Amino acid sequence: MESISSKKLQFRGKEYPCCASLTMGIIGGKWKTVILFHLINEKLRYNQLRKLMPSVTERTLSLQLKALEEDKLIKRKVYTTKPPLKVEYSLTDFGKTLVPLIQSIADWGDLVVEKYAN
Amino acid sequence: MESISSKKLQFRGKEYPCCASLTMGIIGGKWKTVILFHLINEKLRYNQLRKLMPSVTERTLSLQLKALEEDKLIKRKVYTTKPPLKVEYSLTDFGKTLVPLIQSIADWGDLVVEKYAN
DNA sequence: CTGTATCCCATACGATACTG
DNA sequence: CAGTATCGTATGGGATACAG
Repeated sequence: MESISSKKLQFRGKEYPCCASLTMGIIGGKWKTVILFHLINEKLRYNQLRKLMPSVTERTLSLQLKALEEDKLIKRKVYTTKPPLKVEYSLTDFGKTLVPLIQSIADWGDLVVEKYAN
Repeated sequence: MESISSKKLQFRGKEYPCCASLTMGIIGGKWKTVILFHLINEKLRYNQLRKLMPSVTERTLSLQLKALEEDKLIKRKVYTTKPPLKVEYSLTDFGKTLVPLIQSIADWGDLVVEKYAN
């Protein structure tokens, strides 16, 4: 019998006090869920993402993509055939396990806008 | 016909570029989902929350509770009958609309620990 | 018991210029 | 096209002491 839920959880070297905080540690922050949301249904190139997220800076987008890639949620494929560099980002199988959650996050946001917005 | 999803969303005075970022703006950060998670099934007092979250500081817990209260996700009830001050936090009806989402967030964290942890 | 007040720091994020 | 480099700022959050 476990007394209380004080077990520390670990993932990729980081410790979390709770399963909920582990998830937030991975998809938290201002942009990660937005990126994942846009990648649910299609692979996207760097500039396509920028157009879908006009308010993110190049630097931040780059950093967030790298972080998501490090956590194996997305994969980065480079097409080096011809000079105009082409890179496609898409969800990994692991990242796809997040799809229902990302969808729920987006849906709740929509709900709030519809029913509770000022 | 909407060209692209570039409509700005608003909630409580803040603007968000995407429904997913709106949700994250409200429940994001290191502790909010953890607090909400613990409040799913029971009202809890300040010190009970502290014991469930040993690694949060008093200041931070206080600030996050206040933020959640401002966003009307939780309510704070004070029992002033006798000197030992007693305060209970619980989900509002609006906060309860988040329960499935919080549960999904926690579940995905659990999944990761079970199947993908190092 | 339930918090506030101060102080401080790390990190996330933005702006802008520049590169392979 | 797909990023880096550099610099600056804002905010989230920790440590500790104290207050109603």
